[in-house]
Amino acid sequence: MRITDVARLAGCAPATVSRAVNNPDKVAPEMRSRIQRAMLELGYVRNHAARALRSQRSHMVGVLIPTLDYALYARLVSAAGSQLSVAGISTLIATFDYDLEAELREARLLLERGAEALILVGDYHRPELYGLLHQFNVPFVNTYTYDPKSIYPTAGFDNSASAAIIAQHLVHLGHSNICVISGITEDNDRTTRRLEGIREELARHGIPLPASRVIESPYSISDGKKACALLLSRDAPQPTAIVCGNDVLALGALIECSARGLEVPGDISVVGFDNLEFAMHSNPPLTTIDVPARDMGIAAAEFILGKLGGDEVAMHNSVEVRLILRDSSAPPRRSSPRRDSSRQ
Amino acid sequence: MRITDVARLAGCAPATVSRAVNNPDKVAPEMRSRIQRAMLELGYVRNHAARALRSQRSHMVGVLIPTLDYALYARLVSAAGSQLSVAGISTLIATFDYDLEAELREARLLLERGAEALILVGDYHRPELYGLLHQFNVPFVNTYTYDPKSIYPTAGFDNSASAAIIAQHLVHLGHSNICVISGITEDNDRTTRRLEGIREELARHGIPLPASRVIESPYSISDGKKACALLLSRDAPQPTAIVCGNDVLALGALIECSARGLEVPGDISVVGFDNLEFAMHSNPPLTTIDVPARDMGIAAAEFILGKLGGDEVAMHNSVEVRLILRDSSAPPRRSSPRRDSSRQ
DNA sequence: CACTCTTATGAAATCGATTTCACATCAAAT
DNA sequence: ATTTGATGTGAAATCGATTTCATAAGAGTG
Repeated sequence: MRITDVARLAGCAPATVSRAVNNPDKVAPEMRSRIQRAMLELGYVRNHAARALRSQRSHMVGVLIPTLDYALYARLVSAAGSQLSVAGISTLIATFDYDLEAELREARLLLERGAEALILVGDYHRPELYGLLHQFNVPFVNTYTYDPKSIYPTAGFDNSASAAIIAQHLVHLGHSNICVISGITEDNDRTTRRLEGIREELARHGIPLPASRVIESPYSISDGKKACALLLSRDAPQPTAIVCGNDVLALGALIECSARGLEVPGDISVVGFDNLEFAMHSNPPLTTIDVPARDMGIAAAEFILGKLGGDEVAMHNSVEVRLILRDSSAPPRRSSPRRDSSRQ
Repeated sequence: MRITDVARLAGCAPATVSRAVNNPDKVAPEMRSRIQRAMLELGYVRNHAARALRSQRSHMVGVLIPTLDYALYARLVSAAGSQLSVAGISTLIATFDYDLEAELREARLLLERGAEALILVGDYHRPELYGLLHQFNVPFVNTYTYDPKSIYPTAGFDNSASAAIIAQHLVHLGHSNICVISGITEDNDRTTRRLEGIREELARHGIPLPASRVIESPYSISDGKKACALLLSRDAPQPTAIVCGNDVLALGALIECSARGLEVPGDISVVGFDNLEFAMHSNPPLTTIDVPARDMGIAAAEFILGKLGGDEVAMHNSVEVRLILRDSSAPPRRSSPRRDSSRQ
């Protein structure tokens, strides 16, 4: 079932069928409907490979994410995909499980498959990846980060500043004995910057954050529990607040606290990051930072579409993160010393 | 950077380069390494469109799921994708938001893009979709369902039987005053069959399930709460057990019960379906059915790979679902009447 | 040693839609 | 009435890798 079959049935040249499909207004209405009828009758479906080969446009965009098992990444992908799809662009998804070497390999495959653009997560990538992108002259955007000073386009938010907001919230409540459960920071700019943002904000208020107060943990409720348990069994005054790198870890911490008979926020405050669905339903509801993953996906898609369309588009797009105040954070029970110099 | 450039540099014909890439053992070792060097030096990346056009193999498989926003679908996709990727096959993902017309449209696009096979969810599809699949002679598999009697391949589990298991569990505990919070059943064989399974199992024990005892609800914690509230404020004896179509709804129900001062499982039992991560951490931990989404993804991928490889493969593959007993289910507080005939 | 068979390679055809260029027609403008 | 321009269509070249077919060289056999 080729285009020539349609042309024969419609009594015209293949070129005209092609035009009828891709530039309908370049074809006389009568001929157009004749062609449409022929296509319908034959059940014609165009061959994308041939189209891509000749026109040098694949109409496919690659999305390269660490994992689909993380709700916000899935949501970002989903939003970007819908947005691209209305422009007739399909989405090729590849995951690399936080392994930057794998990311590079997958990127190469995506480009080989003809991805016209790439949507990435974060700005930590192998230099070779940036090289490839340059060599292929393929537009791309780093999502989940926003940095107007970066030479690479970004669509997201400032992880450091956002984490600082929630740290500041705790400091303003009067906390100074603060611990952190961070996501794994290796090869991950999001977790790295969040931790930095917390550290800097605390430092700004004269509160040091030695390594002994930070635990890096994989991403699961159980791991959050474990990390929290570790923190609470340190040989040091019990923290009055725990900052978690994401809501899943925070939920784990909440559960661990409750298991130990600690009241949140009475005995200890716990805050998260992401504002996942359960955050408003946890016990107590979680103070957190809302991350609009859907908006990021849309922003990324719009940027890519603009670039592909040859439009003038802003290099950097930010989405709004908001501090969501709920009941898991409160002032420390009794005015604790402004500084905790029991260590270091 | 075309194959002819590589050929020129390596001092051979394009055909030989092609062979070196696709059938290395058909090329003399010395020539092979010469070609490899040339490819590296030029940074050659093969053009997939040309390859697909000539060889009539796209090395792409389409995955058509309702949404990525549902953890188990995302996991299924992810597992299938990894499995396919080791066979050099890329994954094209399309979502249709539970709209079967949209599913049909997306399927057409996927086929146009050259998908060599399709992984679907459930067995409710537009007849035209089955027609397309037949017309294109494209292998496919219905996941999330298992039905050895189906003429279409399946990879999953029997939703009806699985739901019956958990209903039976409640009956065996002594419940007879049972209500159901189901997912939306329209156009959805999974939710439909689960509800059927529950209804049949109850009927087997002489317990009717009139419409007044069933609420269909969208998929969110808040919706689960609302549905539960509705059920509990019915003008009828309060149910001693609520069967939920999935864990998210069950979590909502748990929260609503607790908000109303009802003790679970003392006053009322609540059971879910899916065994999502939080199920073991909820308060109380949730009795549910474990759904091995990853296994389904792998099974689907293996089936497709087998089909594409021309192997003889089993039409139907089942994955094991298990009843996970936790603390959200228990015998009703006081022996309630074996039958509740207050209505219908 | 002649002959068959295998192996390595090259030349050229091919996949199917798009696109360039040319041409014909007809309307509008001078 | 002639020219200009716009519009609709067709013929043929093209995108880049694969694959078929042919051929040459070398290995094995009687």
